[in-house]
Amino acid sequence: MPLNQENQTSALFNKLSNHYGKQNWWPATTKFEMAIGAILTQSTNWNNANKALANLADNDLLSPTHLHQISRDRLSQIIRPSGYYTIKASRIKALASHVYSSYQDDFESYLRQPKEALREDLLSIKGIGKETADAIILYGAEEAMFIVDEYTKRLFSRLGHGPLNKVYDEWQDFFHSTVPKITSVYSEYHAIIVAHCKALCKKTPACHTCFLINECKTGKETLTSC
DNA sequence: GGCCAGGACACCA
DNA sequence: TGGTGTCATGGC
Repeated sequence: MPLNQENQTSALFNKLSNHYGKQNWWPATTKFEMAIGAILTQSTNWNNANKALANLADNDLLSPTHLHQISRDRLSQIIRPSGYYTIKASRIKALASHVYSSYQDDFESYLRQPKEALREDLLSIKGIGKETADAIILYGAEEAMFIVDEYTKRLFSRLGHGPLNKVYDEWQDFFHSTVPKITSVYSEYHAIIVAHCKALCKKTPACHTCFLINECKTGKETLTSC
């Protein structure tokens, strides 16, 4: 008997989860660091973003106050390893100044808004798009908000699931209606999709364009083998 | 030396 | 609404 969409997405999650194990995202010591990391990793390898985060920590800059006060030029040099450093410096300062203006350094209070209001507020900040806002809500505010990235759309499209278009909100609605709204499940699901795609890409470049679970002909570490 | 990475935005048709 | 160019470093 064929599985319905809800069961298919759950089945895929279980399959990936069993294969890759618990991911425990997001790697950060504070929620504010998590949010800054979300900007630094935009279209960037996490390793590079992490170097920029380390530089920020070394300069005691991981607080809204300090990032609000530092000049954009100085900040851009500190986060240089992350790439796109001038535009990211503007985005980080925009977030820090926005939070600082109402909450000073109490970022956790800022995150305690109702999640829909928080999302709308985050999206009003220049440089924070839907994916970054949802990452902050899921991993920072710890509210069940599914993150839709390019990997997710490509993987599910290739498997014949999800909307036929690339509209973010439609994809998010698809996951919200097929995956139980549990923060820990959404957290792991997103992390595991990334882990899966990175693992396939690393071992088998050919899989970079297919991302198929059962059609990875050249990779040794496919889900069909486990 | 080329390709890619845990996006967002401005601009144009 | 959808497609394209731009922003840039570091690892493989």
